[in-house]
Amino acid sequence: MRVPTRREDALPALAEAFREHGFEGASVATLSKATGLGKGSLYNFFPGGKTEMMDAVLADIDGWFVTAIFAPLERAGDPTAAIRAMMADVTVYFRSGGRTCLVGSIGLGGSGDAFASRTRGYFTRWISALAGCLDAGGVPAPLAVPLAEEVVSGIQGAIVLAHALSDQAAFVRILRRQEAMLLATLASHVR
Amino acid sequence: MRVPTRREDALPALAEAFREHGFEGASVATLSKATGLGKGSLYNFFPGGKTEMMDAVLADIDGWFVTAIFAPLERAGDPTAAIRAMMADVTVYFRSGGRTCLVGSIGLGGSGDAFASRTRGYFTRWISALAGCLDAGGVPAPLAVPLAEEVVSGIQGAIVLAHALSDQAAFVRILRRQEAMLLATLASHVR
DNA sequence: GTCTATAAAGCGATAGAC
DNA sequence: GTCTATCGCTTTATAGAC
Repeated sequence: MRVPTRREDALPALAEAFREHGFEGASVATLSKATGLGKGSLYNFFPGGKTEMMDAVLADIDGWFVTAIFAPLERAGDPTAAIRAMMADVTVYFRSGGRTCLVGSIGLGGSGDAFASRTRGYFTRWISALAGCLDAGGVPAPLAVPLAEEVVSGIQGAIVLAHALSDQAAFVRILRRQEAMLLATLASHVR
Repeated sequence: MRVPTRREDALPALAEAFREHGFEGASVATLSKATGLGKGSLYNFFPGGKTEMMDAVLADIDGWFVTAIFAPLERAGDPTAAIRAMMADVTVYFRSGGRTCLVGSIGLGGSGDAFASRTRGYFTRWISALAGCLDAGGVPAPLAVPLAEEVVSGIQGAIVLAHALSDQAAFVRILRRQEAMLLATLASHVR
């Protein structure tokens, strides 16, 4: 969509601008250019200014993850297939590490406190969804939870490293190792 | 030191301010307060302004890691002890995930391009130092390199997760698992 | 609902007194 | 070498024309 006419249509462009410049680094002028909307229109859509824009972007991202990643894990008809799908979808979403995780970087940076509940919800749900999927596959919870925690954390680390080294192959290598470990753990706990 | 009189004495306070507010988010006024130095003194020490301050901070951090982390790994008299020491030192340095990795977050954020060579050097040397240590312990390079890559990446992920969840215990759990995996790999390749 | 013009504040950076 | 005062510019946010 060239020039958004609805608030939600502006979110992807806003997200990319925030990814590229960070929350403090992205000025309203930058966001105006990125969306094609004038400042007045932006403030019409987001009366709360930049903070509301970022909050809406994070909510949008969270919504996407819920439907595309978390819910399938929680259904968990076939845990092995669900984990394979998660890894594949995550690789596409983060463009093999070429794309930053806005939730993770906001959680790291200084502006994180304003969005702390969002980042917290995102990671806790991801970990519990993955742990639940492992549990459904026969992995006992005391093992499944730290394993899920390690993998979700590992994905964030892969993004940091791939971005720092401009090495998307590293991202793919790390996720492959994580996937292999998850599948091996599942295989050793077949009911 | 209450009020720094030498350029290098200002670096720790600058580093903490950059960690807390990010590069764009930390204004010169912020940095002046953080260091106790007036703007004039800051610009006297760092004529290049904020960019030079951040660059000096990153160089200082890199120097600390070289002497405290990388060099011991590269000496590698006792690989097992060296890896234990690395994990212990890293846990202290990052305060169990309560302290952010400035190199990693700068590498993620928008201002990363200006400091790309520093972040790249930091991670490549860490990975090669750790891989060399594993190699010295008998782990063949084709296995040691991706393993080192995974662990260095995993530490970054643990920082992201611990910070997002305000859960330092998660940081410790993840690093313990990484350490156990490294030591197990070493043990299975005793010469 | 969209834009331009503008207000008020804060920014990085500099000049000059001491 | 340190500070305060100040410059010029950009920032967020608003007001008002259309």
